[in-house]
Amino acid sequence: MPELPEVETVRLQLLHKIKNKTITDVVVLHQKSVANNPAFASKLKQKTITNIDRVGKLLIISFHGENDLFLLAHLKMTGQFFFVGGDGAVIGGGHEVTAADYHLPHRHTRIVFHFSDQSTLFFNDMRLFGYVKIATAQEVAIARAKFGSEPIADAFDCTWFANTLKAKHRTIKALLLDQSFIAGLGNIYVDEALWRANIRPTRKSDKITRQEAAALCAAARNVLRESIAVGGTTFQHFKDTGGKNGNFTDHLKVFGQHGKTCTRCGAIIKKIRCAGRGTHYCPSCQK
DNA sequence: ACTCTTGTTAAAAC
DNA sequence: GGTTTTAACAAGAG
Repeated sequence: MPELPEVETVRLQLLHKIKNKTITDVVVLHQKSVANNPAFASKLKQKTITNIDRVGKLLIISFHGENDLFLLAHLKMTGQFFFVGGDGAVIGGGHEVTAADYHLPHRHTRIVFHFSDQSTLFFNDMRLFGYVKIATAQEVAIARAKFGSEPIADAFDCTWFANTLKAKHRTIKALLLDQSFIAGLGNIYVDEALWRANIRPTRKSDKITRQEAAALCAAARNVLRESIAVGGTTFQHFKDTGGKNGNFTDHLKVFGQHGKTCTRCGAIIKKIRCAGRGTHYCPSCQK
């Protein structure tokens, strides 16, 4: 389940691997993955990638000399970008692992981008919810406007955050999952942030004290930053652009830990359904 | 055969 | 209108 740290991991790797590269050919293996745009491939040929930006879990790719042509890419639940260098190596520099070892393209490969230096970028997506679609500048602006601010931003306003919690009447978990409120948290990091802040996911947001809100604000920021620093979390499907797992999985305190003991108080971690999602928390130290 | 998994959107219900 | 619930999407794991 790619959330902000996983998408940021992919963004940083793609910047390193495909920035300034020119697309020579695009093969679309599944039309739905490109929003059923029959002109997808032809519009991208001979375009050079200049930047890869991110807002929330959405990637925004821009091109040299093009001010009205962008790509919006969303991994949703099972989307992956996989890069193979011009020498056929996954890691590059004559590494012994090659594309053949990963059997690419495989049955879940939906789009293949070929670059002028013979390198290749694969977009794999088992469940077909993800997409890579062409967008105009206006469409990019509309997409950006749908996201709230990100907890990892230096300018994130914790006072505004606390005030908004007081003004809403939803469970804190539902609110934290709402991308138009704050961007980037998904099921894993919401549970982790709430554990860090000692807050139960089912609490109504207006009942959360200002002190708790401040702790939650810091917890959300810290858990995202710590995960980015180690390449994100692989729980089920996430792989980075070289096919590797994220390393934050070992740091999870509650997500997927039901039945195990809480590392803070020793109680047994519970799993319930909250905001329509599997939700993990410690019934003893989360109030 | 059946349930469960999730990011996002949309629709229906309160 | 705000909010909650449910369905939909899709494919696989158990």
